[in-house]
Amino acid sequence: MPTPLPSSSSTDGVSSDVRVEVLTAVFQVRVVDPASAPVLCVLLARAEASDEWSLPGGDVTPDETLETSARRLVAALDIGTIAHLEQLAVFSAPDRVPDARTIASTYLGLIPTDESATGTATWHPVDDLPELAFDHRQIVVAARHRLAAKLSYTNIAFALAPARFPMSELSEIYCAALGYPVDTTNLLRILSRRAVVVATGTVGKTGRSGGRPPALYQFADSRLRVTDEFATLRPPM
Amino acid sequence: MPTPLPSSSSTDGVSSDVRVEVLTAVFQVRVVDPASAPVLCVLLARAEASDEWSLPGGDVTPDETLETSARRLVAALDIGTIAHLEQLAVFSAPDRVPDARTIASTYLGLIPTDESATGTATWHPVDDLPELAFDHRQIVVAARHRLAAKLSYTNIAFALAPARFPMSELSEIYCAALGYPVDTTNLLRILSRRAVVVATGTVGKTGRSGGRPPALYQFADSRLRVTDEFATLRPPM
DNA sequence: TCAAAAGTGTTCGTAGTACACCCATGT
DNA sequence: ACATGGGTGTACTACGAACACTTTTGA
Repeated sequence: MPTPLPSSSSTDGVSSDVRVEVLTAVFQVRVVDPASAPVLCVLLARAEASDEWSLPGGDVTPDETLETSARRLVAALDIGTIAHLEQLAVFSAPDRVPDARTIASTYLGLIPTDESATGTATWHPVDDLPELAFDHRQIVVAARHRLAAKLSYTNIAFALAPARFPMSELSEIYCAALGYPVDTTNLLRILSRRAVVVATGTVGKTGRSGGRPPALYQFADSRLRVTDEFATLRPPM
Repeated sequence: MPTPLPSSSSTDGVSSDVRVEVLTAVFQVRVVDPASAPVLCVLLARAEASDEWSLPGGDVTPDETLETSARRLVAALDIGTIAHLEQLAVFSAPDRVPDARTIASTYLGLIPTDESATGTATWHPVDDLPELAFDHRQIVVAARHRLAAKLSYTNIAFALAPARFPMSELSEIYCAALGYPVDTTNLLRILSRRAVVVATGTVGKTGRSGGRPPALYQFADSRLRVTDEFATLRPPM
């Protein structure tokens, strides 16, 4: 067996004729039916000359990071500011795209509810997706899981919520993203203890059918922070 | 602005002349100094004609997944069976490798303590690393963090521990991987409650200087399982 | 004054930490 | 028997879930 070389040999026999694409699952909590609660939606574009939907994405340019590339490609769709973007996973099955060997580096992107620009692409409720191209459905599923998981131990919801909000609204956002009801009361306690949200001191307008006007809150940070690092096995003292 | 195309356009202007490499941070808990506790080590290879160390890795072949590639490249080093391998992250800074644009898809690999084959590469304690090539140190750091995090909410330690072990030994493994002491008593309780480890019914030999012979345990699964899914915001009922 | 929505407080269960104490073995 | 390590039991604490009750508004 020849000496197993580390990676630094820059030009060995197997030159990479692979294509690297960037795909982003962009989520936003949106009011689809005004009569019912808002739902988690994902941004989809229609592939050219095809009736299938696919995730927004494209190729990397030589001078940019994959993340920069993802931002650029989503920004081109004119759907507002991405408040949070993170790597999801790489999908590399040899036959995932029939034409040519294509490796997809995927991202999870989040857009706050108060960003309302709707550009080229359209929003689809994640629980009612159309046929998706290639393995894109699988990518959306992975992104949902990642989002749900991080909601419980990070402040990631800052990227879904508007700048200021009553707790009931935040509760609806959590509910939409998690897929099950969330107790508003306890949510406030948990997020307060962790200093994830803080009161602004202002109050909002009372709703359509009366009721006490809600206190408005805001997220303490606008960058991802792990708020519950050690579920167990904490370091001593 | 031209129509923002989704990814499926297989041959547009920006063809990818990027190289895709796979790099794996392989960890094993090893006894370096027989007089003291075992430590977490990472597998490093010496780059050809260089005095720098680098992570094992290489190029993808057209017919394999990135993960398959990672397994193949590590297997070539003859250091035993990888009990767990997972995606870590993609490193894509344009200048991370000076020569040519190289995107690194990185993996975290774990090898149990009872695998003792030492092939071409050598083990280095993670707290005492030599100079590493390119951004490889950063990759090792990311891998350590991932391992430490997953130790607290998954059964990932199955891939570090031998087939059967006394709890004191498992405790040392956790300690080495986490970097701080772990109470053996409580570790057993936690892992038992979560059904991560189970008693084998057998007992081991007593140590060098007397003492009660320890009960031997084993991991219930040999695949990654999330054991503490909802730290908080559990679904109702 | 009544309904609706927001906010407060209380109880309960459970999981994890710390630590004292008991058990089994070799010398 | 005694030192050495392994194992069991027992507070104590903290966090989160569930839910009742109070407060503030509009109609």
